Amino acid sequence: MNISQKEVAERLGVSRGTLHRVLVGSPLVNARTRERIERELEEFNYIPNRVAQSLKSGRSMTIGVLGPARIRTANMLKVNAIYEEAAAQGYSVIIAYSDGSEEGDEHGIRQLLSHMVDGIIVMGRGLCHPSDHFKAFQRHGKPIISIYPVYNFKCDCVTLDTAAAFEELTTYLIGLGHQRIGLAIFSPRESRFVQMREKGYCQALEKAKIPIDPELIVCASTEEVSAKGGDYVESLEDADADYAAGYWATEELIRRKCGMTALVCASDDTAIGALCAAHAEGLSVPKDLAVVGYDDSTVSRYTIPPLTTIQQPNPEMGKRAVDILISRIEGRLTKKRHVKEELPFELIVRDSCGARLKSKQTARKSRSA
Amino acid sequence: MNISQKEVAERLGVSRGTLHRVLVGSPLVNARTRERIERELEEFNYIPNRVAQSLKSGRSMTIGVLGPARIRTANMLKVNAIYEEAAAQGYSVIIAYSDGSEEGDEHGIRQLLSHMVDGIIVMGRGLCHPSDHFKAFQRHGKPIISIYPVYNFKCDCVTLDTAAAFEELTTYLIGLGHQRIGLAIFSPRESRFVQMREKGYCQALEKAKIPIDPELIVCASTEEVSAKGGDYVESLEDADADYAAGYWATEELIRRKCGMTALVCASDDTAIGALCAAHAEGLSVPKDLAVVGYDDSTVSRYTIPPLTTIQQPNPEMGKRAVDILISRIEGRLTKKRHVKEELPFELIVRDSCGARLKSKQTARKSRSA
DNA sequence: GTGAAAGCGCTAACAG
DNA sequence: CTGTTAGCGCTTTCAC
Repeated sequence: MNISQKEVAERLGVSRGTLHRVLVGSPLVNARTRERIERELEEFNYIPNRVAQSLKSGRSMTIGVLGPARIRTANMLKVNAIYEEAAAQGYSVIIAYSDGSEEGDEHGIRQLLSHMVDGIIVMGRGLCHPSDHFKAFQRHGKPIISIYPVYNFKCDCVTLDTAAAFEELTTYLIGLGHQRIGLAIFSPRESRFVQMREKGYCQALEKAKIPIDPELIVCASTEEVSAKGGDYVESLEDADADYAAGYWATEELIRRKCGMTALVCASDDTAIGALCAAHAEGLSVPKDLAVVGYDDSTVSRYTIPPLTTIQQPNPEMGKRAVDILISRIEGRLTKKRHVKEELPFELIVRDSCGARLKSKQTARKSRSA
Repeated sequence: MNISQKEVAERLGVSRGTLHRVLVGSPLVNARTRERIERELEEFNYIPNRVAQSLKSGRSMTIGVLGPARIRTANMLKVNAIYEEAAAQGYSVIIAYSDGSEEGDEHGIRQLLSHMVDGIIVMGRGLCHPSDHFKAFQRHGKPIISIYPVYNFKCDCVTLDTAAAFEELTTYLIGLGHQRIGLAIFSPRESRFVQMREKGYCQALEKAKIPIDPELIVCASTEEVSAKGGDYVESLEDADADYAAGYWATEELIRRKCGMTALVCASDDTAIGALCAAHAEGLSVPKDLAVVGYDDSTVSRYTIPPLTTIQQPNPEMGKRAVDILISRIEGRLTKKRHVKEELPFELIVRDSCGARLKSKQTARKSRSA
């Protein structure tokens, strides 16, 4: 074990109280004593034991990330930002995954509670169907913040307006002259994440007075994709799901021969699957088919062709979530009403719609409450 | 705060000792008392406080991941597996990042020590230039395991034989008739990770009696890639580095006009950059240029064309690292000699070399010590 | 200014 | 079989 405060105090010939005051920078200590202690302290390489601190203070300076069973670049970018911001503010991060099921959530939250985390950031879809365990956590007086929109649960929230983003993507395609625009999404369709995408897509069409044709919408389900198999869809592990779904949905849309000239994909990863399928079906992107994605995926500028997409400020989202959470933890944010912060997104135009502009065409949307 | 053992005991009208014995399943308790306690316990939703347990026992049932400043899919797959296996064995995971610098390592290790972690998994390049902080950690009697090969530091280690993998990739290309094979790697060239790649590449050439031509090797440095700029290399953030380096290196190799017909890339992400560059330079893959990658990147089967690559068993690596680490922690692994476990890799043949085989051609290599 | 001591929640050793 | 108690390392109150 590490050397303890007590032992250091003994070796230094001072009381634990005095040593402690030096360590926390209290002014109530003789200047000469302080100086001597600070000088000699170096030798010991003393590391304060946070576990004991936590037990004493009831606060662990630790935040929990309950999150993402699904492995995606966007999540990774958020987790990294969460760690960095937490570290900058003196907090540690402990992770717990949940598949979003009742049991998964319960297990994750119990684990985090047992570590006395001061608050948690929910990254997954958990809060879509919030179990009582989240409420129980809040009843302990500890804050929860979600990085996705939350509808039937009260907590702080950092999101972006997915529907608006998909409306913008679709409107962009309409502006390029497309009328038969496909939508490749994947199950579960009841998920808000999927519904927001479909909603934005439909809104854009409605505003442009283009009829919504169900033939142009494919929602790939895990079962269908698995059953389909095929060259690229070898497995539908979590990590593959987006790609495989995009591949399968696009293949299906092309085979329907419904005159589709453009395709809105649920994510960049989905779009990558779409590009692959289009290629396999002998379609050239963007000549025969315009494709847009959605995310801040780093690959998206190295696909063939590079993807037009919406940039999600993933690191910003992680950072803001930590900021707000810690504000709550430290009582700096006392207002009763929960924070709903919507971050801006940006349309990044690259080559996948055949309309490469030299300067980025940007559109910002920001709202806070 | 959570309800404590003490409070539960009081409300149940038993002593803390008895309650504790029930909780840990000790036989030294009256059957009827036990039954009553177990029944009534449900009501309280009691969650044992690990913080207090840790303080008492000197063990926190927590493992630290000191890891990867560089955001890559492969790392994410490992972290996920680490979490899952740790959870399965009753351990929690706390993360700390380090950029691999002396200060970064020190900060990360101190943070983990302050949380009394029972051991750490090093994922980054930290142990390439091991700072004393790692040794100090070991001196506390706590084990370290690395997921990358470690050369000048003694600890357990789960790796795969990168040099052998690159030799195999190169040999595969030679077998297809290629003689002018390029190598796209990136700085720092002194890094073992890079050296192993170059070594494997050279070994294959030597065995085939093909001269090694420095013209065919490009090691992209951050400075060069940044200076170059260009359409795709907008920034060289960590997340982009592999792609950008691959793009830049390939562009450079093509412009050298040295008769290159095949290209070995440092990673799948590098290969994606290479595919993009080849496309931009008007080369068709695999007709004009065969490309191979290295990793277990999920995208690699959705690139155009799908990549021939080496599959790293990332989840396996994470899982084994946890297994070995916990064995050490729990004293089940007492042998003095450090474990060097080499996991098997597999050549996955897809379309990027023009030699698609219907059945996977596999090559396994495994060694343990 | 400094030291002594109580107690956070838990476990384990010991006394009854 | 059950209850009591000391102490893990720290912070904080209170007494000197």
